[in-house]
Amino acid sequence: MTDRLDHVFAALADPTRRAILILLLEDDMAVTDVAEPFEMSLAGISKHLAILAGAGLISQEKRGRVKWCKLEPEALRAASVWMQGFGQFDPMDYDAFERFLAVELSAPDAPPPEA
Amino acid sequence: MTDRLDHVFAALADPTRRAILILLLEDDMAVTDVAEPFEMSLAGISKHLAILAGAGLISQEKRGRVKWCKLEPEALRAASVWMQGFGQFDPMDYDAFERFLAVELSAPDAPPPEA
DNA sequence: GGCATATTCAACCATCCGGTTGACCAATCC
DNA sequence: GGATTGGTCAACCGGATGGTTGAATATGCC
Repeated sequence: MTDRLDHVFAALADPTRRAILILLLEDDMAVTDVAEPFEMSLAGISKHLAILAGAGLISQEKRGRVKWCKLEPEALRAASVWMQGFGQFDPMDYDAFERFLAVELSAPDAPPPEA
Repeated sequence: MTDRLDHVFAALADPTRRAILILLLEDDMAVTDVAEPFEMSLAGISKHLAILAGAGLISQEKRGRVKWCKLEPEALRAASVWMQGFGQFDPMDYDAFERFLAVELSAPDAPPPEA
């Protein structure tokens, strides 16, 4: 259990991986398509995806020669619950999330999907 | 901004540091007292505390020769908001948090305060 | 002043991490 | 069958991490 938290938080600690999760918010994607907006080798992205999958944050299914990546938001549940125990802030601040997403999407390490 | 998230998530990725945060939920503590329940050198704990402080998750104030550590739950806000964007689960599941805390407190890497 | 307590610093070590490149395997197309 | 495309594996590199020990720096007590 704490192991799972270790992996989830460690996976989230990297901006590239968070950017990948944001990409996958929009739709399921093939590995190559996930890699496209990043200035990084395919192998590098492949590693990041393996880490995300190891944390349960995404699932990967191979159909034909294409491996599809799918967001698994439920994996964030335990971590989110853990964190919320420490704060008395509003349980769901959509406004703050929108603002944050806007920044994240325009940040250099989180290029927009069609960059 | 993404930097801050990097640091918060990275800080949370270590079970010792999460255990420290749980200790500090109860009360402010001196460095030596934080270290007491862990089977780790004082210097090791001191390093962990520096990382937590660097992420803004705790603050440290020196009064006399003791340095008091205080939980700063607000630092989790941005991270929590980030995470909640990915899940549609209940915004605040106190029940799940209680259950989780019970496990965390009895886990070998998170010895209870009076162990 | 002199000793004990609280905490950090500095050096060191083993391991992990993020990234690269080049070879490799698997599926598809013609 | 042969070339192309999708993706991973293996080896390597530099730098960060998590931990240790031993010395150093305060501060407080008598």
